[in-house]
Amino acid sequence: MDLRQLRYFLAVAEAGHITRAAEQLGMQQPPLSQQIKALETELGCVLFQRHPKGVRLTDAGTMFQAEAQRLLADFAAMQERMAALAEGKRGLLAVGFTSSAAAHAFTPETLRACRSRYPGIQLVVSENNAADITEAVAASRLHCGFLRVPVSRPHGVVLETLLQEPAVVALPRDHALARTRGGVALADLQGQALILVRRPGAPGLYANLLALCAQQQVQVSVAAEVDRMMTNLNLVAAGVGISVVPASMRGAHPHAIVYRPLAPEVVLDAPLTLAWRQADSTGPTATFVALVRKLAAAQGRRQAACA
Amino acid sequence: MDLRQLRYFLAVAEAGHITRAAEQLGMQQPPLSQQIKALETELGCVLFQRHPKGVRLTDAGTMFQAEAQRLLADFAAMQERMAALAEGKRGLLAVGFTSSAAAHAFTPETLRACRSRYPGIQLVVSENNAADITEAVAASRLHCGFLRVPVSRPHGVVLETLLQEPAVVALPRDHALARTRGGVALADLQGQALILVRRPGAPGLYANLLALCAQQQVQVSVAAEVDRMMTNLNLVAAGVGISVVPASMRGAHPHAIVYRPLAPEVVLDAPLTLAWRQADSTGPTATFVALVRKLAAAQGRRQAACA
DNA sequence: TAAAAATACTCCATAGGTATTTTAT
DNA sequence: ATAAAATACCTATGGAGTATTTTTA
Repeated sequence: MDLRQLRYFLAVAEAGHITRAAEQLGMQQPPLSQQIKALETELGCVLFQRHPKGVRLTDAGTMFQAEAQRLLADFAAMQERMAALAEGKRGLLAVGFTSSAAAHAFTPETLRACRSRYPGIQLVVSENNAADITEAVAASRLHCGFLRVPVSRPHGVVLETLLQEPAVVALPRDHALARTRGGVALADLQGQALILVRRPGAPGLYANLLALCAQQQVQVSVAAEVDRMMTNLNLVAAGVGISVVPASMRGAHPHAIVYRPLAPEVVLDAPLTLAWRQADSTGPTATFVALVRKLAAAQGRRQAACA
Repeated sequence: MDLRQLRYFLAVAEAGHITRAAEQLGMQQPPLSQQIKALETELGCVLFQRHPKGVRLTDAGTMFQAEAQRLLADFAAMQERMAALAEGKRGLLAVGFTSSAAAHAFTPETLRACRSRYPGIQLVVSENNAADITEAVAASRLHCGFLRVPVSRPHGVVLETLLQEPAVVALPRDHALARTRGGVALADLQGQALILVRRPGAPGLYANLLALCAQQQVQVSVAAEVDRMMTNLNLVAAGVGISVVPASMRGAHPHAIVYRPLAPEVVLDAPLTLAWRQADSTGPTATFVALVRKLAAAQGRRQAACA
C-alpha cells in the first residue's frame, strides 16, 4: 500500500466514477482501475460496488475513506511542520550566553525580539562561561552563544562580532587613578592589584590585558579571581582592587565605582560576539543569526548617531 | 515523499550508518544514500550530519524521526483495522427483524452470541415488516434480516431457511375447534373469521394460507387486519376470531388461547428465514451469517433430539 | 444496448544494483 | 590511511498509456 493509492482511492470515492476520477487526477482510466484493484486485493476487501454508471463505496470502502482522509491529512500536516522547520520558523533553539554578554542590553532585547517575531521557535536559554559556550556550540548542545572576547574557536564554529565596544577601567571611588584625566595608560597599572575572571572559561579580555602588560613589562598583581565578570565589580566596589570591564557595564555600583576610559594608545576591546555552527545555514539557527545581525546593525547605527 | 522513504529514514536514524541500515533493509548502500538525499532535498533541510564513521541526526532529523515514527505507526494501525474489517471481526452490522422473528428465542440468542463472540462488531438492530426488511437488505440499508415467510426476493438478496417450523391454529379457549383431536383440517376453517396481518409487508404465511383456502374452495372471512403477528394473538385472546401463527409463538396468552396443530395433509410452514446480500461474502456480514448458520444447525439438532 | 470498468499489451520512469570516487578524521 | 558516504552508470520492476473486451442495469 502506498500514499499514492490512498489519493487515488479518495479521488474515486469522491467522484463516484473511476473514469471521472482519472480525469481529475490527470491520468487514464485503466491504470487507476488497476491501482484500485491492487488496493482491494491488498486490503482483502472490496471497496467499491461496480455499477454500469459508476462505482459506489461499500461499507469497507466508507470506513477506508475515513481512514485514508485522516492519514493523508496527518501526512500533509507533517509536511507543513517540516517546511516551517526548514524555513526556520519553527523548532527548538538553545541559546547560551556569558554573564557579561547578558549584562549588555542587546542580548535580552534580541531574545525578546525573536520570541515576538517567531512564536514557532522555542527558545531555551542558559548561562555559562565563554569556553563552555563555544564548546557546547561546537558539540551541537547549543545552537547559538553570546559571549565577549572568545578564548578559542572550535572547528566548524563561526564567531561574529556584533558590537564593538572599548574596555574601561573600574576603580574604587577613592582610588588614586580615579582622578586621571584623558584615559588610563598601561603604565598607570604598574603595581596595581587586579581582579580577574578565573580560567578556564575566562573571556579573552583578561588574557589580552595580561598579554599587553607583559609586552610593555608592566608588573601587576592579582588581587582575586572570580567566575563571573559581574562579581569583579562587586569586589571593586568593596575596594579589593581594580578591574577592566566592557564599557556597557558602567551602570553597576554607580556610587562606589568610578569608570575611566583607557588611553587611546591602549587597544583593548570588549566586543559582543555571536557564536554558531557554520553547518546551521538553514532552520531556526539561521533565522536567529539573521535577526541578530539585523538588530546589531541597527544598534551600531544608533551608537554612531550618538557619537 | 513516500512511506518507503520514511522507513528508509528511520532505519538509517536507528542504525546510525547508511551502510548498516542498507544491510538491515536488504538493499545496497548507494540507493539508500540516494533516497535519503532525495528526502532531504524535498524537505529542504539536512537530516543527517555525515561523519567518517557513520551519520548522526541533525535537529531537523530528530524532529522528522518523531514525525515519521508517528505516521508509520498510524499507518500500521490503519492496516490492522482494515484487516480486522476484512476478516469480519470489526465493523458496523445493521440487523433487522420482524416482530414474529423476534418472538422466536433463536433471534435474540443469536444477537447475544454475536456480541460476546465478536466484540469488535457493532450491532445495530431494528424492527420492521418482512417486505421492508428484504427491501432494506437489497438497498444495503441493512446487512441482515430475520423474517418468517418471505413475500418477495429482491435481486442480489439471499434468503436462507434457518429453522423449519409448522404453523399452528390459535383459537379462543372456548372455540368449537379447540376440542379437535388429530389436527385442524382445512375444511374445518370453512366460515371461520380469521385475523390476518395487513399487506403490504405481511409475511407470506397469510398469503399461503389464503391461497390454500382458495384452492380448496374453503370460504373464510377476515375478522381483522393488524400490523404485527403478536397483535393477532391479542385479538384471538379477546375472542375476535381465530388465527394461524408459527408453532414457536405458542407461549403467548396460555390461559386465553388454545393452540392446535394443522392436519398432516395441510402443508403450511412458518420457517425462520435469514436474508442477506449475496455480494457480502466477506466482512462482518459473512461472519454473522456463518455464526447464525452454526447456531441454527445446533438448534435443529436439539429439536430433532427432542422429537 | 450503452455507459463504465476490466483486461491485454506496451513503454518508460525510477528504484535498486554494481563499480568507483570522494570525503573526513 | 581507512571506513563510510557520494557519484556515475546500468538494469529491471512496475506504474502509466493505448487498444480492446467485458460487464451490468
